[in-house]
Amino acid sequence: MTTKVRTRFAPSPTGYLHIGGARTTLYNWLFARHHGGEFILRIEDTDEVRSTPESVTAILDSIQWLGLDWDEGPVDGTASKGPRGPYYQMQRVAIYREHLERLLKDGKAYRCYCTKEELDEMRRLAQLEKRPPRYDGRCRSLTDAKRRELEAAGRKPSVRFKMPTDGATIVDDRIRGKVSFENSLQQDLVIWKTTDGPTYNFACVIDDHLMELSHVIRGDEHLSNTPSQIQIYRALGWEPPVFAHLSMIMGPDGGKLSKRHGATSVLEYRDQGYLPHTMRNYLALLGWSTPDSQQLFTDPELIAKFDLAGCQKSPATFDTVKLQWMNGEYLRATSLDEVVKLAGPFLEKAGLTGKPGPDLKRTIALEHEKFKLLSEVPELVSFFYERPAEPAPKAAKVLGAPGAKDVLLGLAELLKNGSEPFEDKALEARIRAFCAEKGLKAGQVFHPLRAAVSGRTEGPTLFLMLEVMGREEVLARLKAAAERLG
RNA sequence: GGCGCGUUCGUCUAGCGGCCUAGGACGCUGCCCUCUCAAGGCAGAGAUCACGGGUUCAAAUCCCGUACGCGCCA
Repeated sequence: MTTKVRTRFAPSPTGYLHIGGARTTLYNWLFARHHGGEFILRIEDTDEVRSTPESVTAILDSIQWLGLDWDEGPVDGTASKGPRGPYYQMQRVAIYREHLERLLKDGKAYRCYCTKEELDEMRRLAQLEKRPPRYDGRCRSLTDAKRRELEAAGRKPSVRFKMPTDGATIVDDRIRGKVSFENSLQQDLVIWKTTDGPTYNFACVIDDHLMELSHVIRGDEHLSNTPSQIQIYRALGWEPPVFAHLSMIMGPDGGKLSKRHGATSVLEYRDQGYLPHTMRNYLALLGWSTPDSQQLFTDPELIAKFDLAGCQKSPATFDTVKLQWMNGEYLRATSLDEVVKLAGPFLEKAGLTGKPGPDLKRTIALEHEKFKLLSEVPELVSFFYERPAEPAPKAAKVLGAPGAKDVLLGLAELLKNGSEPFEDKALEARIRAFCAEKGLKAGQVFHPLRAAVSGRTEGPTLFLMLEVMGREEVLARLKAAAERLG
């Protein structure tokens, strides 16, 4: 077995790339990279009503943001690159039709003239008689005369694939093992619609074969369709690829992950300030693991260690809390310069970029160890750039303590001298001396000082914060706070 | 309704017949560090392995049912 590993992700551009799709993309990508193979992207846009160019863009943007590159596939909304293209299904309809004709000619598919009403009736009766509601194959053996008659009556046919009526089709799934389906229980699948186009299951088979995919790694929801697809491969004289069906991703309530549970679109995670690396690592672990339960992976590690054997059969619940923890881990591991750069758009959005005040790099440095999301950054550093109009409730309480006003005035007096260095260590020494001199405990001074200067009870380490803020601003805020106390 | 898949701490999971008095991670609790909040360090609580039958000297691990959840077809 020396066939080259080729995997794909084949989204329908009918919305954003959601978390489940992102994970499928990641697994396909990891598997291809692990084996030194190729990863292909294909756009399944045969649903003309629901497919939109905006969705194509959103999906490509999402995959790019995740840091997953494809070797063949679309380059923009319409064009593709790669030797097995085009990679937009709507541009491949002639290919599908060609194969349809072949099946028809070989007697492996047939035209079905049943109307929607007739099919509904068939289903109703079956249900009434407690039989499985499936197509009964009545058009399988129409005579030419009958066919001409129906067509003369204006009936537009669909085309159905002739499923074998006995035996079983085995799906040898790399994750779930051998799964057997009775052929007699499968129905003759529609492969060509009355509206003159291929159905999903038909186009998919043809593309996966012509694009020379070695492995089809996709969501669990496709497992039930796989026996039909395997039969189509055989009818066309092709060898099916290796299949691997991934378990689904659930919401916290056990239902399918949906908007109700929060963000489902990959781009929303980007906009909340998650790092692509976090998403790769977290999503990798949602349904896959190594025997030692390793949690944090570099990208090369992920590629080196990823395998289908480590994939979970049971569904996994998406856990935002763990995602956030992981993002915090990676944010801390990111250089300050990089974090400042990444926080840029968030600061911009909060209107903090142009404001006078300390260098952003210095203020962000004070909080770098703390935040889990880039979107938290503006809130954490904003008080450096905007004097708090009112202290936060907790801070107000601290400032309201007896003697607080005197402490503030005393500090203002102490820090007034411009010849003393306004620097972390020196400030700490002087203020501690001030405490001793006044017979106050450190906390009685530190807490009001923090509250007066920042308007908050939590924040950066005190003296470094003062240094970064600068003497003038600190004094102004001390005075303002003291005045506010009346 | 039929078919298929699944079921180990709250969550992600390790486990593939004896090493399991079920391991790790997130979260949670407590302690330490400490000028606050985090981060970090340490300790701890937390799973009768869905349930019921088998097989076996021995089962979370194999087999059969049941329940529940999910998917596909309609």
